Amino acid sequence: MSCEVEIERAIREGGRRMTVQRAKIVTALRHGGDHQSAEAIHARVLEQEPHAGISLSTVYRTLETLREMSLVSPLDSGSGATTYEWSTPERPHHHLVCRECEGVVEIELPALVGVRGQIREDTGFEPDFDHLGISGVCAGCAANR
Amino acid sequence: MSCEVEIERAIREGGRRMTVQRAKIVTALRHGGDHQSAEAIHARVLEQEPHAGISLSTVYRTLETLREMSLVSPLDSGSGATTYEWSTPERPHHHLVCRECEGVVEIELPALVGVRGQIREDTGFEPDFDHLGISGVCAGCAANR
DNA sequence: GTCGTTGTTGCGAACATTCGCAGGAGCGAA
DNA sequence: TTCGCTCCTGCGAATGTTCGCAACAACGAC
Repeated sequence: MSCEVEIERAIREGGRRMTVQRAKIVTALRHGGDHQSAEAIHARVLEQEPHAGISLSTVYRTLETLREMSLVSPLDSGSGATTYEWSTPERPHHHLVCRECEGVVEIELPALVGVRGQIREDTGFEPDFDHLGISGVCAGCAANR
Repeated sequence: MSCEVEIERAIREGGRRMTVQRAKIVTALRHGGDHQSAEAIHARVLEQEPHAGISLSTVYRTLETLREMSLVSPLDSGSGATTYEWSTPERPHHHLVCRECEGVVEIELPALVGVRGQIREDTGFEPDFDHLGISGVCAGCAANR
């Protein structure tokens, strides 16, 4: 669990506090696989520790905090709940979310570097291009029309 | 209002029905400027016709219908409500949404054509790149740190 | 260890949006 | 014009998420 120690340090260095709740949420996230909803993370925490009494609000707030520190990236899956996954800066990738079947495909998009450059040059804006969620229609659904 | 007639035709040709509610919502949208929330559109309809009795659900459903036909494009402004604007296929543009100050800047991104090409080639996925909402941090907010 | 500051939590309410259902209205066919 | 099939609407409830507030707890200073 050395990674958990690193996360703890990152949290402290950001002027934030390490709490039992945050530790449990981080553990649940890291052991629960990618693309979990806040609800699922909450359930996972309670499952492992039924008397913990962590509120759903705290899960949302912790996820928001981790996002601010670029430790997790949210993905609006189009239907209902937002899902979360650990950021992998060493392997940047993006998500193609089909608006018909709601399937998700991962893709690497090196061409985005040029787009980022243009945005920076034109406006000074720094886009979040680490994990972009791109909606559209997948090949399968397009064929079914 | 010839445009309203065109919209009516587009709705009919899509196998959909033209209703008084839809007509009023379309009018409110076209005369209310860009980046209006569903709530604002609803208020505008009621304001012009207090006894109309159009429900908020209908506004949401109509906006979704118009989006399916690519007549309006939604923009998640980051804070609270989604806003809507008329699609302008002849002038494709995108939105940079600052996650700190929630300001919105419009930008044209011809470089996205290459990205779209890569996505199509790799996966057959057809991305919605007409009006992309890109979140990040604007120059002003970045300077304030 | 104790204290004080201040970030965090849990709770419940608020908010934006979607959904299910029963009644109503649009539009093509006769 | 009338009929009938569907699509559409209004309502209220449900959903996912955020917010306000008072109590609590983390952590640096002493």
